[in-house]
Amino acid sequence: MNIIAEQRRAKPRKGRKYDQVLDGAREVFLLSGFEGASVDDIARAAGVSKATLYSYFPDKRVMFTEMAERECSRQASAALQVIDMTAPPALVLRQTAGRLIRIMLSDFSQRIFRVCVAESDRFPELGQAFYDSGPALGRARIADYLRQAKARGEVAIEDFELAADQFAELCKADLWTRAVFGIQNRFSDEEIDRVIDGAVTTFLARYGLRD
Amino acid sequence: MNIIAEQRRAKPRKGRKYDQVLDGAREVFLLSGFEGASVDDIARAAGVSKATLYSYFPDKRVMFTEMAERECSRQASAALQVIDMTAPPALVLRQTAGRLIRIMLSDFSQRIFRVCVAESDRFPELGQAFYDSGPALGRARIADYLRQAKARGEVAIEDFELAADQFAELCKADLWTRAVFGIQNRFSDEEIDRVIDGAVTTFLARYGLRD
DNA sequence: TCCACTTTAAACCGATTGGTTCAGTTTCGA
DNA sequence: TCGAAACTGAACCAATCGGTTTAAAGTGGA
Repeated sequence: MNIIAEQRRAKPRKGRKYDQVLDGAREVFLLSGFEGASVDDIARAAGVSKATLYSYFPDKRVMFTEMAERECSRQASAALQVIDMTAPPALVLRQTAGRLIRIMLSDFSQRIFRVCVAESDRFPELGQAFYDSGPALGRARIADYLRQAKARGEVAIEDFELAADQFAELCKADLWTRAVFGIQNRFSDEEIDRVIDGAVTTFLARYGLRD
Repeated sequence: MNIIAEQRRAKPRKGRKYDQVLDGAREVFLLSGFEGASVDDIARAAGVSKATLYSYFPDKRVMFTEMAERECSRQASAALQVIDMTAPPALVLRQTAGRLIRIMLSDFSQRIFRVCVAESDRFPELGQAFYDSGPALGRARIADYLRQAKARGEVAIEDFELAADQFAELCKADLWTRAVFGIQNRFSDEEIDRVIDGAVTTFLARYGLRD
């Protein structure tokens, strides 16, 4: 009974091809942007007729926003990897830097970033959604850890939000810029390790305890 | 004679309204992106007939690239503000951070960044052009200063390029992200000073000499 | 098996697009 | 002042766009 009710509530969202359509929309929108994507292309990519597509969505705009919001919340839950709140900073920071960089440089993140940035004045809510589900969420998580680390006397920080932002920025150092402009999209472990080492060392030079 | 010859060489680029057209193109392209901009809009914004416009440019694409390249080199020469190579790091870094942040947050930089990012796979050369005239140029200049500062024994740095990138990233800390997503576009002096202080302090904690 | 519902392909719509053409006006150097 | 070159405005083109319609073909639960 619960199960049945749940299923009924889970996809009363009209027909069965709803997700299928959104998948096609994601493919085309992330590849070509909002204006660049044609509805016919989306229908083709989704393996669905245009009529079906328009039975789910009133127009192209809400199709786009719905897809973007889904991808943002996906991104959020993908970044939901837990930080070991009890481990020492040197270890946690290194681990977090690696994850952060891998996410930042991923094809998916790059594409959704581009679309959000490009379309953020045509769709004002979009920039906010991406910011909340990406940078803001990451910062909150890192700041949380830093607070606990300070409580244990492992770091000396006053402005936790700033510190968290600084760490995230340090992780980008050139890698992200090169990727986002399409200058480079494959990075060796050495290149990445160089940035991770630099980020962790610099961060701890400022906030770590003198030994 | 020299003058005449120079003028003839300076704008043999067909008619007199060349720059006028590029100005209009910039206005519309930076506002609406490549696909979003219509050639009629550009002609209207430039105060020029569509026929004239197409006498200068074979099509919309080269119009876009030509405009983008001009704006990139403009950006480069705008950032050409000199660093006082002899001043102490604490002062130079603070000054540079202020300039960097002001440039990064300017409406113009934001717009051209958005366009370059959005269009960087439709126009592969574009990402490179922006990167060269912006981030790469800034890094080179900062790295140059850091090298001289090290020669004077004022800093302890091994990887100058990484250090320069780190400094630039530290200056972004949240401000830039919020701006680029349209979440905030006006920043108080206090908000900016907080980031500048943080960037300089963190950078010098790592690379400054222990006193 | 039947029936209500969903999906389909394709034709179709008006609007807009990038781009062309052309007859007429403006501009400007010599 | 004259004439070539630059510029104009508007009409025009084929193509594509977002979106609608329709008649027929699946689909699945009772």
